[in-house]
Amino acid sequence: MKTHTESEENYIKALYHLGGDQPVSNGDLAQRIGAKGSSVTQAVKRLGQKDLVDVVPYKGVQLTAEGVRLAKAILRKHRLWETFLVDKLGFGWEEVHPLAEQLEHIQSEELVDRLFQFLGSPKHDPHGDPIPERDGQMPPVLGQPVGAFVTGNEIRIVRVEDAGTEFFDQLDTMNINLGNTYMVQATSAFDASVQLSSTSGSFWLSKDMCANIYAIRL
Amino acid sequence: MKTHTESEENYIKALYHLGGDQPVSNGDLAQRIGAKGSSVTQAVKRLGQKDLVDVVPYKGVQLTAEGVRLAKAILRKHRLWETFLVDKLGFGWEEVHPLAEQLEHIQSEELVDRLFQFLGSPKHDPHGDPIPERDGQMPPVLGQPVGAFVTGNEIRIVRVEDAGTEFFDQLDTMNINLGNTYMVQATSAFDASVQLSSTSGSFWLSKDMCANIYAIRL
DNA sequence: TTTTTATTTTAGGCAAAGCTAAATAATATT
DNA sequence: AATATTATTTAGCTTTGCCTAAAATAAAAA
Ligand SMILES: [Mn+2]
Ligand SMILES: [Mn+2]
Ligand SMILES: [Mn+2]
Ligand SMILES: [Mn+2]
Repeated sequence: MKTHTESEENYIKALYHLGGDQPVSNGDLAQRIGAKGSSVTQAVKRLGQKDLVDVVPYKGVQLTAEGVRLAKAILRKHRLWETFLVDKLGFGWEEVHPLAEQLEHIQSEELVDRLFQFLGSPKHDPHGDPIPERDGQMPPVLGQPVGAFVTGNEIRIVRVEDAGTEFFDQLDTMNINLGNTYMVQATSAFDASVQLSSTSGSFWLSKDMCANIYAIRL
Repeated sequence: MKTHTESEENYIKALYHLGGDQPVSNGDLAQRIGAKGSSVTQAVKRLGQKDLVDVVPYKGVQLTAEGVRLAKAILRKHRLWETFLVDKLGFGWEEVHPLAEQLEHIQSEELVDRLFQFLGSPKHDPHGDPIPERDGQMPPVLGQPVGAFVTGNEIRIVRVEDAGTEFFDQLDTMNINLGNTYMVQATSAFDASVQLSSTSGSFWLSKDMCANIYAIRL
């Protein structure tokens, strides 16, 4: 359980996000990290020497088992901290991600365990994303896009994609939150928008909004 | 309010610890940081270019007003996090310092403010050290060493020095905690130890223990 | 199957932050 | 006042992590 730099951990996380345990191209990784390809070539070479990834030049980079383990551990911390920030400190769900990017690099197994307990052993973070367990197991990824339901379905919002500030602003102004339940009133054959209704009235959700909001059928 | 590296912040903190706003020698700083003098010479040169310190070669390094401001901000974070770890997560007061060393570098004014509120606007950390206010004001440094009291005084423990693991272990085995109250039963003219009594009995505190435990008279 | 284009790697630089060894300045001792 | 000792700085080297420009490789188009 040696210790890694913040940069290393960010590469591991990016690789997991992009490909899980599958190979990822230099270009995709560079884009995600926000660095030039040449920097990425060097970085993954370093990770390779630590056996966190397998590198095949010109072909791609792939997390090793140990790399995947580490990625999940970081993701666990990220999502636990997001949960803390929202549930305990009252941050809005749209503002916690950058903070969690910092907090996810704090090194202490004990801290993670205690935080987990303090938060009531949560399975999902404030956006509905699954929080990896201590042993690396992943709780289910909940829900289907709102566009996947049909008229008459009763649904509950269980997850939202991190689709940027404007998306979260839109959720806010439309008063849409995790846990809200709606009835699917209609679906537009023209623009793939969906009409939802609740006790407080009804409204239309654009195709783009639908694609980033996930729900389960009740 | 630009952003600083972890190393820079550690130098600032060390300078504040060693000299406050007074000059500090290269050697002392090197010792505190745990680096060689030559590394320190370079580091403070960098800090000087950012106007966080004034450097007089061969003479010493001194925090600027901005440097002091930053030092206090970091100390505030350090002590708030320690309070969080003990009060909310149930860590022992002897184990939180290294964790706070990491957490103190998280950058977010908002997080600090919310944490402060969440903790009930504390004035002192779990060791009784004052937590700098938002504006840099310092709450009082509480108490006098236990050796300073005389027979018959009723006292309350309000602060302990960070004197290492063994010291904290000793406090634990003797069941001494912040807030405990005692009567000074006797003071030894031979070895400067002090006899304290409470409802649960009486015991002798060595000179070295006394020097690191601070109390107020009731 | 060439040729062109896009992707990736190499080569060479730079800044931060550490190190060792050598030079220099400041103190202390005779 | 001259010398020896200690403290500090300089010089030169290392690793991490980023960059640009050029070379090499792979993929796509002709
Ligand atoms: Mn996030
Ligand atoms: Mn990160
Ligand atoms: Mn501390
Ligand atoms: Mn620190």
